[in-house]
Amino acid sequence: MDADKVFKALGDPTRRTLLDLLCEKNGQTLGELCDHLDMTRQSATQHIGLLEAANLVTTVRRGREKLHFINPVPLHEVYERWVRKFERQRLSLLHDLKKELEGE
Amino acid sequence: MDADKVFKALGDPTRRTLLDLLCEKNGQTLGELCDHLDMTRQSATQHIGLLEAANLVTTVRRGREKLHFINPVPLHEVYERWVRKFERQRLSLLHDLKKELEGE
DNA sequence: CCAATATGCAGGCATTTACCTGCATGTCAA
DNA sequence: TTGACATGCAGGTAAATGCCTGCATATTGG
Repeated sequence: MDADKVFKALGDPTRRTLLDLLCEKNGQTLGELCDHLDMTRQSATQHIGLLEAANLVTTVRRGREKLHFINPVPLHEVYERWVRKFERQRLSLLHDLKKELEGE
Repeated sequence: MDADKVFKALGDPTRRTLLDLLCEKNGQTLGELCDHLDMTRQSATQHIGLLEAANLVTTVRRGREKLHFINPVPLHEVYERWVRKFERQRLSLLHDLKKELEGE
């Protein structure tokens, strides 16, 4: 997994909206997705390109259409690497801060 | 939670490194953190500013020092909102794609 | 007090990003 | 076949980002 690509891809509201749209209805065409976005098709294409580069979305061509599918695997890897790590120490981390605020 | 600030904050390798550094040793000063980064103190300060804005890091002043603490809560909220949602549908999402690749 | 230390603030610059317009290509259906 | 439809590709611009230098402020220890 390229963590940087995944995080950068997630760091834009339009691209997160695209993932939400695909979560509601997987396999949508480019045109369908654009109908829900307030920008030109070309701009949306660029966003999707980043999602593909991050491997968060996979596309399949069907005739003149391009179908889009979510790939949940990178998100899971982000969770394993970034969320669980801090989650595991959640209480102790807050404990450190509390102690400091109390003056040692 | 401001999802956009959190994702934008996570979308930079320097800032993820900072979180890792704080996970190894919570409550470090600005100077300590800078020792591990290949950039000026001023640049690091800007990165930390974004982490604070995203509420991923909390700071406490102690004399002339500034101590930094991780706040794991936003990360957990990211997980709840963005990872679990897709995780829950993981199998069915892949199923959709498989069906499409097989030609319906 | 005063020099060393730790951090804050302002501005400048190069790169990246996000958006656009204009045009090209490929596919379907009558 | 041909017009309508779905998408691809190539720039161009304004704003955001990341990094820097230079200087200001505040705290501590001798």
